[in-house]
Amino acid sequence: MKITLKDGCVKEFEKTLSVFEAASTISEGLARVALAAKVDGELVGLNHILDKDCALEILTFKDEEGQNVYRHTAAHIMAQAVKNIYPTVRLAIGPTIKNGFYYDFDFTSPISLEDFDLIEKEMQAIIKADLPIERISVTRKQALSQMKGYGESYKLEIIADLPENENITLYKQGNFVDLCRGPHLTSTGKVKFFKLTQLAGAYWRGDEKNKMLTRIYGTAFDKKSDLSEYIEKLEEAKKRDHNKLGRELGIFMTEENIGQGLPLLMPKGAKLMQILTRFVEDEEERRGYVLTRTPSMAKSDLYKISGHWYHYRDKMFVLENKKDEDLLALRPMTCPFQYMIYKNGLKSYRDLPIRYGETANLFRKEASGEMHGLIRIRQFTLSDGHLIVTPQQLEEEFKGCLDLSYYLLDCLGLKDDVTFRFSRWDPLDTEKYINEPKMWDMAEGIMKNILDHMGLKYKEGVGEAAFYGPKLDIQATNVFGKEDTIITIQVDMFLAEKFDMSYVDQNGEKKRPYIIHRSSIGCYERTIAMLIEKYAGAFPVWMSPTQVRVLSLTDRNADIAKETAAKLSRLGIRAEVDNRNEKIGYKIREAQLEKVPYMLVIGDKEAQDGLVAVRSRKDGDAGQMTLDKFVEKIRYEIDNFVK
RNA sequence: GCUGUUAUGGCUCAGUAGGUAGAGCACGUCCUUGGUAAGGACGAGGUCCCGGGUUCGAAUCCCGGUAACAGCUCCA
Repeated sequence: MKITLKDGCVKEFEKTLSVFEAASTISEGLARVALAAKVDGELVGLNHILDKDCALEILTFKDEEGQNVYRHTAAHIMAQAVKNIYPTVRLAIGPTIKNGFYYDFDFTSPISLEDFDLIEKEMQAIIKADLPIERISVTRKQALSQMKGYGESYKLEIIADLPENENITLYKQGNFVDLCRGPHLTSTGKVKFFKLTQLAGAYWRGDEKNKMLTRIYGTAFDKKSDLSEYIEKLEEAKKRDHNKLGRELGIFMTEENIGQGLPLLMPKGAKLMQILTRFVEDEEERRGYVLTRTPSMAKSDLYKISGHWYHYRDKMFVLENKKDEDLLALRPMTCPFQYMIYKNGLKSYRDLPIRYGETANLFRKEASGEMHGLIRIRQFTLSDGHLIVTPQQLEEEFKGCLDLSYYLLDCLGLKDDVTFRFSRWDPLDTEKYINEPKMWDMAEGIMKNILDHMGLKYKEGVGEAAFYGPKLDIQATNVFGKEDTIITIQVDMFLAEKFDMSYVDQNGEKKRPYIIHRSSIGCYERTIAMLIEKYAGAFPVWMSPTQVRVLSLTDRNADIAKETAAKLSRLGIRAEVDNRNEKIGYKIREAQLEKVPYMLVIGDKEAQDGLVAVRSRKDGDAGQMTLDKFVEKIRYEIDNFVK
């Protein structure tokens, strides 16, 4: 029997042997760290018997799949522990996720975080007992009767959904048996270090109509240091949480009388928004966009044309009205408003492409539990826009949109933190999507072509499209690892039709234009959230609400400090002065905590020599220089978007 | 919307078997004029989230809201 190893080397064996034995013959060291393997690309456990020629790859904790097997076993150990402590609990599912695992339980009475201690102790005991983990292949009937015997109703549902002819496997460790595809480690003692991290609710099968189960999250590592490092990293990441830091730094706040999902941007946050808005609008103008300014509300008639009224009315703020008055609603999007501007007057192919941009206030009645800091809110500011193009222009204009977003992300320093998702419709979801498969195929085909032409790396998201068309979503992840769309570029085949938009072509015929819905930098609030987390509040100089703070050393230097700040302001640098009667160390500490990029200290020495003592928040004391020299230095950073 | 946790001066938090509360920071006044991350003294500041109920008495116990946080679901 020939076994080809991952590195291409071939080993011959006379008899069949287990993966573990094969690993041992390769090296003892490898056998010690082996967790699972891939045989001809198929994931198997170490007890898997090799009985024919094959390609073998041994997986360790260094491999993502190795980690998954390890953590999946940890999940089973947790389920066993929970079942030992609470015998009436019913098991749902327990997969691995990025950096850990979870298991969903149906408890007869609720548990709390305080129960974690008990569960962890029981898990320790199971690990110490080093129970062998046995893989049992059974028929569907056997699986059903066994799970029925255990009263595991959720497992019965899972089995019922498995394909008729598929082999069903159970995994057994001690008194605990779970339905599972596997593979697993060979015994419970192989799991070394673990920790339960979170307790949360989750719907059975992710459907809100189903019962809410209790989900316990945990993670496991093969080295203690890696586990503590991971926990530490989580803690560190949480310190960057925009929702905490943004409030601490005075960027935004919320107030219960104002309402949920309605954050208030405080002076610093508002300044930041203004800086970003100007930056984006100016860049768009350079790229041929024209600005529109359209109302924040409209009659329901408008949303009826677009179809939003029927798809999303319950998510709209509809204004109460008296009889005989028009039914008004706050707008959840800008599209139809800009379409109406397009429709004002006849358009020729010579007019296209038209690129409309607008910094738009939008309103969406998100459900109460969905709000999150500045990331999900009920009133937000979108760098919105629509391009009306001919079919020939579609590809280039789409590229242009992506290029613009990419450029802006680059300037913001977020370019390397995003991923792309091609969001497609789900033909089975006729409720959400306009059910015209031909149009969808066409739109998605066009878009896929464009994406592939550009050589863009993306993943596909079925059922992630807008109801009227496919999207290219630019995704970013927050400090908790949760992914959100920050920017979206969409090809729309339907709305031009619904709004009867047209242009006159070379032959004098009326034609339907394509529409690109796009955001250049996304929703400003969300972008600000990402920036806070990216920079832990220490924004690059060009976007810092305050770029320079001038600190007087004594009252004698107050006037010149004030004058220096004024001079900087006149040069377009955002400067302020701190002339309080405090020691210089105190003023510096405060400026540092507020993450002001530059501090200029002015004492008698500087006043006499006509200099400023520069301190950067990053590198500390930078010595004395003339104000002109400093301006040159900071200008360079501002103009080049230095991070 | 669902599950869980939480709500005490501006902020971060402590506290009370049910008898109306405390620290640090911040703030104000005064002293101090100090050279690169906290100088000192004194002072003011609280409907203990809101509304009901139980009680002689509720910030504390019970019920109902509101808001914040984490997760689920949703996200044009």
